[in-house]
Amino acid sequence: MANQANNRPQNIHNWVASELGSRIVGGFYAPGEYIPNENTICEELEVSRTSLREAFKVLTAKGLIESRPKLGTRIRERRHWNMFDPVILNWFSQSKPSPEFYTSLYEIREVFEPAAAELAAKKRTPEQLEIIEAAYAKMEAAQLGTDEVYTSDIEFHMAILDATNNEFMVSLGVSIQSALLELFRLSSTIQDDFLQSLPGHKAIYTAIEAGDSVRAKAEMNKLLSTSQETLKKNIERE
Amino acid sequence: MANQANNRPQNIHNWVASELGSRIVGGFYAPGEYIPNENTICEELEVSRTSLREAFKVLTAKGLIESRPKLGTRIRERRHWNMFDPVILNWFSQSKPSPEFYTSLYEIREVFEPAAAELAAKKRTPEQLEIIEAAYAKMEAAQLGTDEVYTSDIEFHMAILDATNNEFMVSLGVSIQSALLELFRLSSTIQDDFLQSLPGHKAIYTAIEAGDSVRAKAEMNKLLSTSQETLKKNIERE
DNA sequence: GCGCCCTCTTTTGTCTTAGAAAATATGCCG
DNA sequence: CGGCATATTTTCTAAGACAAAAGAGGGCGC
Repeated sequence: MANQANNRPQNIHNWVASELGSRIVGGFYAPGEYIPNENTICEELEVSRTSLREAFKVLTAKGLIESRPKLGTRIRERRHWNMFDPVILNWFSQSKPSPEFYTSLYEIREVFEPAAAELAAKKRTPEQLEIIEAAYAKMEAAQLGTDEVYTSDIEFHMAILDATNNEFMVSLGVSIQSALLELFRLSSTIQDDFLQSLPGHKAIYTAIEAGDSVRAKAEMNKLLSTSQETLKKNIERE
Repeated sequence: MANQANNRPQNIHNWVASELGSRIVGGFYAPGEYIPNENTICEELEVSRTSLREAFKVLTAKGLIESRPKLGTRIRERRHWNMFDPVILNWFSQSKPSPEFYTSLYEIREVFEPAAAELAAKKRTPEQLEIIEAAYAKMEAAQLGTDEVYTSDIEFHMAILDATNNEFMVSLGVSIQSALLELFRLSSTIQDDFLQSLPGHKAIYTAIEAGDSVRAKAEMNKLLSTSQETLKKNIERE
C-alpha cells in the first residue's frame, strides 16, 4: 500500500487526501471499486469525519472518486482522472509509475513544447524574451551536482510557455513541471548530458529572439528527442 | 456578478462551489484579492460553514483559491488555475469568456489533435478503429438541427484520442469536450459547414485505418484550420 | 525613543453530535 | 406473485465548541 503516514503535513485533510490519493493512483483501490464507508476510514486513519469529508471533496474535485448516499464512494474510471492536475501527477511520481506513464508524459511534451516554441517566437514580448534569456543564463551558471541543474532547465521551458501568451500552454507547464523534476531526479541525468544540452537550449533562445518560429520549433524538437533518448538510457540502466 | 442562484443542483456544496467558482473565473473576485471570511459568506449564501468549507476544498483542489488561518482566503494567480479541469472550463464557458479564451483553446486543439491523429494511426487497435468508424457513421446519420450534430462530431474526435493509447491525450479530450460543445452551440455552426466537414472526417478515418500517420496528421490539420475559420466567421457575425 | 517579547485578536482548522435526504433492501398485504 | 409501504444504510447538512496559526499591538527594559 502506498503509505504516506508518519509525516503528516500541515493540515490533516491534505494529509488524508494525499494518503487516499496515493492509494488510488497507486492501484491499491481499483477503478469501479467501492471504498469503505466514511466512518470506517475515519477509524482507520484516526481522523474526524469532517476532515475526511474535506479530503473526499478534494479527491472528487480531481475526478478520482464519486460519492452517493446509501451507495457509498467509489473510484472513478481512469479516463475521468484529471491527469493534468499537478497534485495527481505528484502522486503518480511517488508511486513508482510504469514506464508507460513517463513515455506518455514525454510524448505529450514532444507535442506541445515545439508548438509552444513556435508560438513564442511569434508572440513573445520583449520582456518575455528577457526572462527566457535570464533563464538560459541561469542554466549556464548552474552548479553541477545540485538541483539547480534541473530547476533551471525547467524554468527555461516554463519561460517559453509563458511567452506563448496562451493560458492553456502555461497551465500545461505548471501541471507537468513537478513531475518532470521528479523524472529528472529519478533518471539522475548525468552532468555531461546537461552540458551537451546547453547549445540546443541556446539555439532555441536565438530562434525565438529572431522571431524565427520554424527554427524554434525544429530546435525544440531536436532537443526533446535527444533528451528523451538520454532519459530512456539512464532509466533502463538502473 | 455571475449568478447561479435559484437552480441549486443536487447538493449544496457543489452549488456553492459552482457559485463561487463562477464568480472567480468571471472576474467578480480578482486574483490576489482576499474574499470575505467564512462566516460572512455563509450568511450571504445561507449555508452552513460545513458546506461552505467543503466547497472551498473543491476550489482549492482546482487551484482557484488558497486559505490560511488569520489571513483568510484569497484568489490565486491565474497561472495556478487548473485550466484543464472540465468544471473550470464550464464556468468559463458560462461567463461569456473573451474571444482570446476560445482562440487559445483552439490553438491548443490545433496542437494536440493532429499529433493525436498521427499517434492513433500508429498505435490504434482494431477495436479502437471500429469505434472511430462507428463514430463517423453517427456523424453521417446525425439529424441536422439537433445536438447530435455537435455530439457526434466530438465523439469522433474523442475516439481518436482514445486510440492514441496515451492517457494524457484522453484526459485532454475529456477536459475540453464540454467547452467545445458550448463553443459549437454558441457559434451555431451552420448545417452546411457540418456537411462539408464530413469528407475531411472521412479522410482522417481512412488515413488512420491505413496506418498512414503522416496523412492522418495532415488531414486533421486541414480539418481544424477550416473549422476554426468557420467558427470565427460565425462568432463575429453575432 | 527603540527594540524585543508577550498577550490579544482574528480567521481558518478540527472535532463532535445530531438529524435530513437519497437510494436500496425488505417485508407486508392483497 | 406483484406492488406498495417501511426499514436500513450511507452520504449530506447543520450547529456549536475549541485548537492552532499568525499578525497586531502594548508593555517593559535599556
